Amino acid sequence: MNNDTKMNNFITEIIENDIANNDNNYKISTRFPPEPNGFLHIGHAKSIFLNYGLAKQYNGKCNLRFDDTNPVKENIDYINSIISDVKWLLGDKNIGEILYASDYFEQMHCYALDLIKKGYAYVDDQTSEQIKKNRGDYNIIGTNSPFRERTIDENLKLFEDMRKGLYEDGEKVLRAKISMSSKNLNLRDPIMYRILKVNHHRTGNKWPIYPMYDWAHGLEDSIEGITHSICTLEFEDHRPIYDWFLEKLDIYHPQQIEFAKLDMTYTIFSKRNLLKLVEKQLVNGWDDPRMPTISGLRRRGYTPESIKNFIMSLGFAKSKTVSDLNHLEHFLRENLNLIAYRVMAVINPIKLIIENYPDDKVEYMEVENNPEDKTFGSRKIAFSKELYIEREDFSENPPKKFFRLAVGNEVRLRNGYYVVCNDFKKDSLGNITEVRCSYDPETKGGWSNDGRKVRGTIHWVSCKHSLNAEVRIYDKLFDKENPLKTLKDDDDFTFNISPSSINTIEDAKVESFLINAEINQKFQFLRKGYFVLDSDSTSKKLIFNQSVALRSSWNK
RNA sequence: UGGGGGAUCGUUCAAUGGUAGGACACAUGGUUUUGGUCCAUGGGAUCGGGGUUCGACUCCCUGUCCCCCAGCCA
Repeated sequence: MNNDTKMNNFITEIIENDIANNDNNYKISTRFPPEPNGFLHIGHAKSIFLNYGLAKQYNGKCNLRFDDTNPVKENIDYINSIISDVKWLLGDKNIGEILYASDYFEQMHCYALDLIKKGYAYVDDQTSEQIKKNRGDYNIIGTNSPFRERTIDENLKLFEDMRKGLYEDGEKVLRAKISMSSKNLNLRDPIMYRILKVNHHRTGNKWPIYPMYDWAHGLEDSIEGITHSICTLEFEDHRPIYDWFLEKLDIYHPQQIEFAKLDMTYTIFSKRNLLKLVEKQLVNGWDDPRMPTISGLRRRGYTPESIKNFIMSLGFAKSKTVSDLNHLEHFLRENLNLIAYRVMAVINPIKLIIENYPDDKVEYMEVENNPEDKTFGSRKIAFSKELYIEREDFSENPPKKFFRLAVGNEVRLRNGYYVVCNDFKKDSLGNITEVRCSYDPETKGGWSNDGRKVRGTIHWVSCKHSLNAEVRIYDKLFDKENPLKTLKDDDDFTFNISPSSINTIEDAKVESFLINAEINQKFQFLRKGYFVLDSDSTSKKLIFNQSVALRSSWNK
């Protein structure tokens, strides 16, 4: 990864303070704690680069910890995808220890026993409806559960019976005894354990009870010796619980710090909704190149560097923000500009015939692979009488400042020759089928020393020497800046999917050099955009995804 | 009508009582064998009202707006 610029934000301020107020052995420790219930998206990348970045900046460590406390929604496939995504973003060696909350279930259970013994937790027999009702709301304080004053011995016995599997789902819960009249609803005797007789992807059938997030998270942090437990803003209301458990247990107490998560225009981030897109097959899986998932972005042609640079440019703060999609695309272009081979590809071809070029002649023109970096070297490309050019590079009635081909206009065929357009042909429907030109033999390579001014330069491929390719052009998945806004019910957002979010062109023509392209290799199709060879490609069929179009100051 | 947070160029992040600055976006010009890249220039903001101060984005008072919270999800 490229040079790391130092972060400077409200969190680094806290950390630097802590370092200053501790002894020389003090090392910070952070963690990235995903729940394995879906694929990672670019919002998670913000958390990843923050937590791992902080650890690196202050010489501490960062763990990847799976918060796998709800087996109903979690599975091993998600774990594997998350590990591979984090590795891709950070590099294999930089992901730290891989840990699982489920490894601490025994320890957590001991802590629960301890809390019961201290009189701070009780087993509640109320139904979930009763618990909900008795919790009250913003304006009405809660009422105590009739089971709140059970004796410690009774609670111990009941809780052990819960653990033994003597009760069915929903029959009992273990709750913390905090206060049913707290203004913070989270503190109204939060549930610590619920009965869930389901198989866990790591602990199997060992546990019929599973800890709730609020109970588990602080314990996980404490057990791992996390110094700074960074989470998103919606957990601010939960910090008092986090602190309460750790204080009552009297164990190592990390500090929770909240920051604003990433939000972006024209897309959605909630895993629930992303899952819906996948399940309804509105996209082609979690790694559909239109998805904001890490795997989707990877397939789209994004690089880890571009994502990191984007995230870092945003910074970290507490104010809720929505980032602009083209901010992300800027960093992709910036990175790809440096690393992508320039090649010629005609996405929407029409024939160009050079009338005065010998019928069977073929010349091999020298072409630079990347003008930004001479070490990329050069290659040869075949030039002949019949070429394909981009349909939009010819105009029957050229608008003002149209520098491309039109009858009487001279343009440069890049790395080829100067050509003047003589004529064109149309079919019965009025579509242009063929453009006819003459070339100037003195302009080989696309240059003449006579000072002639040629404003337009267009790309081309030789008909005989080009390859067919499928090209997938993507646009925003949704055509609304905020696809979830002003919806009446939860399902409606899928109606906002943009019909033009994918446009597949079956018969693009690309230069033969691309026969050796590798899956995931990045290219710039000259004058068009950045493209990546898709994993659907076979030796018989090349398939390219457009990662992002080139910027253009030419607006028709 | 409770509790918890947040308001700075169009967007995002700085400035921690001392010239409101950067990046993206936008506009204009230059370079260019990509209408790309690169370079230069420009417009553009402290939520409102009071107060403290030589001096306020920053401190105080007051008002307004936005976000989150009533899962046996995380």
